[in-house]
Amino acid sequence: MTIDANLQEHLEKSGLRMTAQRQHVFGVLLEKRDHPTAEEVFIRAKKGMPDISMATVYNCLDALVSCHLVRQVNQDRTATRYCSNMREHHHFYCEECGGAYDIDLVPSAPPIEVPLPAGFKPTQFEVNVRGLCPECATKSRK
Amino acid sequence: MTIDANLQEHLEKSGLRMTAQRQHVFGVLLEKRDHPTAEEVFIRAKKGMPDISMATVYNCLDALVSCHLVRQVNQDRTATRYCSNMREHHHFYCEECGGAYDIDLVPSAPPIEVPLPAGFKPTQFEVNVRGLCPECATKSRK
DNA sequence: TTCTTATTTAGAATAATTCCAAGTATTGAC
DNA sequence: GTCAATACTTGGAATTATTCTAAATAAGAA
Repeated sequence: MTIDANLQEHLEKSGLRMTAQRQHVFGVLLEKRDHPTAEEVFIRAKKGMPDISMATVYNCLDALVSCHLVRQVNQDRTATRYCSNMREHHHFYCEECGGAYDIDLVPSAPPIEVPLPAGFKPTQFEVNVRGLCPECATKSRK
Repeated sequence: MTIDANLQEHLEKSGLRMTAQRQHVFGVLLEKRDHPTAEEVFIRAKKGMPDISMATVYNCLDALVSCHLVRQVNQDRTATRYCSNMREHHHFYCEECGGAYDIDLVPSAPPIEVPLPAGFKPTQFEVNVRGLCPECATKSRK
């Protein structure tokens, strides 16, 4: 299935329309999967679509998030970033440089299990790890 | 050990001073452990300390976070909230009402393990679960 | 004490996000 | 296809959360 057909399908399931802007923003996210902020997405999106507005970027990001093609990634008191890697994975945040890294699941590792009190209906698990990324770990050792 | 002695010890370890404002803000957080925003902490703190300023609340929260007595809790594109429960626990976010709940660890459950690529030095793990809280789950079933 | 440095304060400034109202595009019914 | 209904986009203003600033105050060391 093409990316666009996949996008259309997901949008429709959530009662949303396929638009040129949403296609474009999704394309921008897929092209460089480095957790850009809305601002960064806006800058990149303007290259191929100079008239797109910030409000539309937010709208598109919201649409993509609500149809589960994109995840929001939050760091303490910084702008929300957007992650188009929907394979199940975790995030690593570097406390030194602020970078966010995808941590792929290792198939052999035991699955994450979180026993919840009665009544809670989970839909999504997310694991965040904080610490030093390889670069900053090397630097700080000196 | 008293709460204040504990606070002082933690502050000192991070090279921070013990002040009346920090004591008070910490007290506010301990009193009602419901993940207040900085704004809410400010409102509560003013009751016992009418002259405290918003800037000081942020400063105190930062101090408490950096000496590991308080955790920041992030929800997508909402104000950061503050959690004074430092027992190891997870968070549950209700997608419907936006509420945040502490999920205590169940001793019998297997520990969370996240294999990291070489070089990453983790200091902290955090597990977030999204879904419906008991109340909203009941409502939405109707 | 007295000195040094950290902290507090009010308010201004900035950054991120949302809102608004008008125009435009898309969809479904005919 | 045409038309109506509705969803989407746009620029800019408005709002919200957070940070910055410079002066006053408080804490800890000598």
